[in-house]
Amino acid sequence: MPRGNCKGPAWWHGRFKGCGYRITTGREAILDALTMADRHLSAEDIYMKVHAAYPAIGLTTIYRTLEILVNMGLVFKFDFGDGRARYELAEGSNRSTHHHHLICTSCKRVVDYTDFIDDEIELLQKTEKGLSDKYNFAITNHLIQFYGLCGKCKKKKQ
Amino acid sequence: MPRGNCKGPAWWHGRFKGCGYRITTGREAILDALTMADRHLSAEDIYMKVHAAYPAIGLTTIYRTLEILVNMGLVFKFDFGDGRARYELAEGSNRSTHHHHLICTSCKRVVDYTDFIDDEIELLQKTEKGLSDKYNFAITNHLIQFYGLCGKCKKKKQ
DNA sequence: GTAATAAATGGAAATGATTTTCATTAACAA
DNA sequence: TTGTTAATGAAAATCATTTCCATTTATTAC
Repeated sequence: MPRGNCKGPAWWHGRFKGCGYRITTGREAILDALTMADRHLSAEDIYMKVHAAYPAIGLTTIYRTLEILVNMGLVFKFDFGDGRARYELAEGSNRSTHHHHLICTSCKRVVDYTDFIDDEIELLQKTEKGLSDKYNFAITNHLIQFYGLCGKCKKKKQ
Repeated sequence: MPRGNCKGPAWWHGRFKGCGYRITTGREAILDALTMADRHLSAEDIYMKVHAAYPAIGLTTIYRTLEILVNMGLVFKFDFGDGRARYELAEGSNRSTHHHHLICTSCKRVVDYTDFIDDEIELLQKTEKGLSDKYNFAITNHLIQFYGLCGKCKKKKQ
């Protein structure tokens, strides 16, 4: 068995402790669920995944942990317009690559795209610099989403 | 008194009727409130404004009308992360100019900026074209927001 | 104009995601 | 091992938004 499979302390343990938070079974399980998933998950999605491995977990803990993770910048929180938030691990934390979202306003389907990202990022960084200077903001993050009708919903509405 | 002040049917009447919707006192008042305001408003903001001029209005009507307006593309709906949606008239409908938002993640203050917009729009249009071709979406809209700490909140956290 | 029709309305109740409360449990520093 | 304090789960509370339904009103046909 390759040594890479030996489990050391997870990558996020350090940052967690550094912020004064404790490493708990629930938090391990939540981070695992987020790392495993390569898609955005709702709090309930995460609850169900974690519940399978660790049935004692409560939905409250999911929400509380997610709030911490979002504040630490380890997780991004999205609103796709269907009334429940979605969460995904910030890239750099795992194998997921930087992407933006394309959302169908009818069926709420979400496409993650990585095309054109490089140009977008370049422009965003320039803008970010300009904005933080002009408005005296410490900018930490950005959001780009496109909205429209997916193929199926286009057909339906014809 | 200049003739421009004479009230003809409002600019949106045609589109409303064209979609099979009726022109009602409540809807007039809601559109007025949105036109008057040059900032994003919550449903409750709009309710309070409209209520002053037309006390019979119900919050339900505000929500129902906003939904129609958003679906028609006359109004944009935003999520700034404080648990309530904000609405603003789509540009072109009134004197408001195209802008994006810069949001303080701590105090939720929102800055509308128009700087750098031209470059952003140009890139977005290129991206939009590429995305609609590749993913077979009819793209109708986009969203760009920057997040960070405003000057005041930066100081507080030091 | 008037009447007929169906859409629009308001108030109350329901919904549903998220938060709060609080008594109990568990992490971890000493 | 123990004491301190953060973390937890279950239940209750919150609160923006939706739904229900009986009533009103805009619009259309006459």
